[in-house]
Amino acid sequence: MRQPSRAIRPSSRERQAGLIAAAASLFAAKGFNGTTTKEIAKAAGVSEALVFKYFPTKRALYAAILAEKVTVNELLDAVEEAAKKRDDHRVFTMIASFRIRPGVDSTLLRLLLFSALEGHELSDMFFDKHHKVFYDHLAAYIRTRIDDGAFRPLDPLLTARAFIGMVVHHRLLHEIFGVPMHQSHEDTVATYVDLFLTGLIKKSAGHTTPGRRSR
Amino acid sequence: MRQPSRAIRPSSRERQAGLIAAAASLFAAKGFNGTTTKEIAKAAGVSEALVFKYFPTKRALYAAILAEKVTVNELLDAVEEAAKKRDDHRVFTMIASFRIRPGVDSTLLRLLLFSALEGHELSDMFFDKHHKVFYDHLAAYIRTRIDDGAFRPLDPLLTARAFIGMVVHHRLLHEIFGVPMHQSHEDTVATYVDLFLTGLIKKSAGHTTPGRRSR
DNA sequence: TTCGATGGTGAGTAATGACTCACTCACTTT
DNA sequence: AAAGTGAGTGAGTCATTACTCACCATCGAA
Repeated sequence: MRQPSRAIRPSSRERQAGLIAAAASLFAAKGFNGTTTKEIAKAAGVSEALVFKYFPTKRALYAAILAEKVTVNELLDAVEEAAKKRDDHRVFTMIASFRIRPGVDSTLLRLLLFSALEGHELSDMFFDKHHKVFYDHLAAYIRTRIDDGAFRPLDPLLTARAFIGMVVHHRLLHEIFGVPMHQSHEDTVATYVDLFLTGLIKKSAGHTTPGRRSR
Repeated sequence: MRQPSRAIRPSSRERQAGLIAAAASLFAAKGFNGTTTKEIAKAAGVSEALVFKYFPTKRALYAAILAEKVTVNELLDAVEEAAKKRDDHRVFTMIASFRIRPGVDSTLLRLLLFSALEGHELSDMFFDKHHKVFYDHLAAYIRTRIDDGAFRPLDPLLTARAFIGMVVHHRLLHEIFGVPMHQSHEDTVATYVDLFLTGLIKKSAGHTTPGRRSR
């Protein structure tokens, strides 16, 4: 009764993906409780009833979203590469850039926060896949650099978290709280890495920063 | 009909405060949309109707909470003190300790996040009073220390945010995501301050850290 | 042509949500 | 004693919500 037979009918998989996409952006924007199934259906361009054909409950749909959004590993290989060469600046820069890169769905961060705040059961898994990996990897690297004698002997996990913290906080500020950034992403990352590796205090006399930091 | 006349009746003000307290903890736990007025009434030990005698709408109650929770300044004077003496460690430690101190209502952080995520109108004000003050103050201090020639010439605001970021992220991790801390608050703060001021990289030979850091 | 599978819907339903209202206490004030 | 007043409530109202169900449409195979 809608359109006689204009558009081809999407397959089951496509519909499912469409629903997940629509729901994800709504949940990210307004939270689980703030989003109605009617809205989701409308955003996906189907009837509300169909939503329940694909997902038995609203929560199941939410769970499907969280379960789907788990893909990171492309980065970790690249980091491993730099890690082998003991290129500290590169390792830190890559991780920071990845976490900060502007293209990436800000919905992911919102979804993560909402799921944690609202205490969703899958929140932990979501957190593990999206954050824990980062600081676990970084902590491992820091540990080996301490063993190398290149880094000061601080708690590696705490140190890794501190670095990730700077970066994540930066995203939080401007994606959740709407604080404007007054520098480019690259400059921001460069400053963070520099700061973290060499500290704030000026060393006695002369130059300001050792080598690098050209860009 | 409840109790003949056992308990004395609280005054208007007390009731209001009680409702705000009850609602604050519920909103912090489950968000605005996740909390019902019935629950709030029950938590405050009154009928649902009374809630609406004191606050015309649920949102008004929410606004009252956010508007009430704005008190920080006790700290800033103390910081000013240390700032005059150019005691870097102390300035940073005080700010970090304040942000991290365990006693402080974890509801505040949750409330802040919820209000930002859910896009409440008062969220900005809440953010300004609870976070912006910190990094504005810290940025000002950093700027003067750069002018003193004691700190490297990095962007003060970015630098301040980086430091606050480490600390806030730490709270986030264990208050929102339930990550266990494996060190005391004091040690954590000490590590962060040390890290931030002197950096991660070990300076050529000999000792690990210049002076301080005894505790 | 029939048939069954697949993809889809309009019109519900029961529960719950925020919010209202007519009313009652208990305690002054006159 | 009469009247008033502020604190409080039980029992709604009405919209909305998650979810259901009986039914339609299209299509490839038998």
